[in-house]
Amino acid sequence: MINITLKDGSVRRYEPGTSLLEIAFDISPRLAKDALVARVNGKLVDLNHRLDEDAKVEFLTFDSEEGRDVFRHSTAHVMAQAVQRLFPGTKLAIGPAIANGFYYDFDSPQRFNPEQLEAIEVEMNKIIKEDLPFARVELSREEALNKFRERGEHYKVELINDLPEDAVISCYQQGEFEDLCAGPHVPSTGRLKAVKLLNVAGAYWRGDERNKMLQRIYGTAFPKKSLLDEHLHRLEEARRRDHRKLGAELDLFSIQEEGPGFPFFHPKGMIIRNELEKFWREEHKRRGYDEIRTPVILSRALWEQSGHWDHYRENMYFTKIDDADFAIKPMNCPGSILIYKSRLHSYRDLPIRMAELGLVHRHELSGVLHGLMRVRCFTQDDAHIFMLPEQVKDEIVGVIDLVNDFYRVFGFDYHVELSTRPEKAMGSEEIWEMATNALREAMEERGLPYKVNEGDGAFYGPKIDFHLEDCIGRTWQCGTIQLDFLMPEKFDLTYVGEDGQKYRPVMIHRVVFGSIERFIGILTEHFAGAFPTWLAPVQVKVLPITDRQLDYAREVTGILAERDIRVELDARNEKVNYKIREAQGQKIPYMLVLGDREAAAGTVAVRHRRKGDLGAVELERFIENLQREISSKEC
RNA sequence: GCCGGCGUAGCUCAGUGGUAGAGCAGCGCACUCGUAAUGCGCAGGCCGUCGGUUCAAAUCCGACCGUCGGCUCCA
Repeated sequence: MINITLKDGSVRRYEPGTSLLEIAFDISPRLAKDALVARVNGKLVDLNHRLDEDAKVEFLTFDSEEGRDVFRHSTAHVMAQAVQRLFPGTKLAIGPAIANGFYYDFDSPQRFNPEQLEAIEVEMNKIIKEDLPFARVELSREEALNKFRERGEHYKVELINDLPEDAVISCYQQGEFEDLCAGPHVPSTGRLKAVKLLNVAGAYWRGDERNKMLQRIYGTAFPKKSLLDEHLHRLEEARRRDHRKLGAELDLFSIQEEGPGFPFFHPKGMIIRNELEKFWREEHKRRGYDEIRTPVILSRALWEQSGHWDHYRENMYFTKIDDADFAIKPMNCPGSILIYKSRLHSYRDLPIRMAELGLVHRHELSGVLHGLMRVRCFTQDDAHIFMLPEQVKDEIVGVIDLVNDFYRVFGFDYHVELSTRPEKAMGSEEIWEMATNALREAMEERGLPYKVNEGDGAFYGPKIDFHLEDCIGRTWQCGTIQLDFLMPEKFDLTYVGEDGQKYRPVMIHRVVFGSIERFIGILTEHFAGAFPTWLAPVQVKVLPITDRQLDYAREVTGILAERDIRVELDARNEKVNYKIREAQGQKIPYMLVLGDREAAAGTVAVRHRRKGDLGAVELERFIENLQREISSKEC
């Protein structure tokens, strides 16, 4: 007999050779039905696996991340099977589970479009009905290579060749279909219930644009139809929060054919921008930053000196003035550096923190443009900190705290990534090593958890990135801190030390919002357009019930405007219901309904966009509360 | 840039080879109304652009532009 220790610590005894599925059934038939995969001594294993020795076993269902991934990975296999049934000769690349579903990359002469997706979905449902067991087969490298070579599955052959020497090579079979796969999988195709194929997209083999473009089909899967419907409904809801849709509805900004990737800010969008900038200026002044502004067009020679010409040219726009070559700035740093160099600096002056709301232009590929999130011109809330080497860590910690304080005001969750030396980098390995360690130490001092992206740094230095989420869970880089030992070298920056000698300062590039445009996009989706009152383009809408109250309504509107409250009067000859509906649609925080009673008593009937009717109060009282809410930046 | 989808009125969409349609928004008139849509009327379109097929093109074909979802890149 073997001893099986379960998650709760209890021990059960079974014959050697008992399968995990049998054990699950023995514990409860319900568990056998819900379990998708098991963790045996810390490793994920198929439920069809038989145990010969004592083991610690945990059964995983769709409620766990691992369970979901296995479920969806198995669904990807079924999709591949369906595709090969319908379109013989289709070659398979890779097909993993992803955050909310799965994909599989195919190489096929057949162009997949929505019509084919439907057919594939129908075939997948057939395979699920057939309830084919997933069988694991382990085989030698030779056997595996021969098998996939024979079938012409050259992507699989490439994958096998890249597996480490000691890897166990396994295949999974369901019915006539077989795929190279480490597993594990659900016991049989019948476990997969509700499947939906979502879209097709091109994707390069191994993500490298020099390789062939494959067709990637995305889908999602759930163990119950109701869960699938719920998920699709959530996606639908999320689209309602899309900043591009809300931007048009709330009249914040537009993007026109005449300027692809170059957003137009409308009056209401400008109010949000200006409020953000006001907040930004206050906070930066408090923290010892000086504000500067540098030109948008600067000589090409400057960009050659900075290294942008060599490393960033394909993203830049160029122009000519009187036969001399100029570039439109893609970054603000060279401008800042010129200001630093305009006079001599003492070690006593450092750190110098020069902040700039700088408009930069970058040539982004047409296919990546996305509302305000990815554009071709944007305003970075940039700053360059010039400092002594021994000030580096404190300055980085200072920026980390600044970013955290900012994001907290908006109630954002974020995650942090550290990017290290890229292939196309300037400077020696040692300098990079030093810079990267400084960033690490600062994050560790603040106990900030982070993920490492090897090779993702800027060409002049490693960086810490702060990522925020949009309405459908895509993450966007906003804040970033980049350490730079190289620009000071290239531009021969110096300060005079205690001993009268010249020394080299260190430089930090950093942004907090990242790009004001992207940040407004994120804000819009985060609040679903219902901006906190301090940011709301219109804070109060005055709604007289009939034109008898127009004079009083004008008076109230005037008083509010005088007190610096952004107020609009809806003087149209419409029913109050209609006016409320419209103001709600515009997500205006407060509506003041004014009828004969209010006009007589000198009060206002307050309606809040979320809390509804709050009853009548003295106008002065309302203003006090509103001003308190605005100045505290309440969310 | 690459792969696939889409492009008709300000917005949302119908129209698949034979004289361009609806709802909402806009404008006019009436209603004077108490917390999410009052009624009637009027106007509004080189059917993304250019070229081709056809007696005839919003509709079929091609190119380009824009846009959406990805890939790649990045704030």
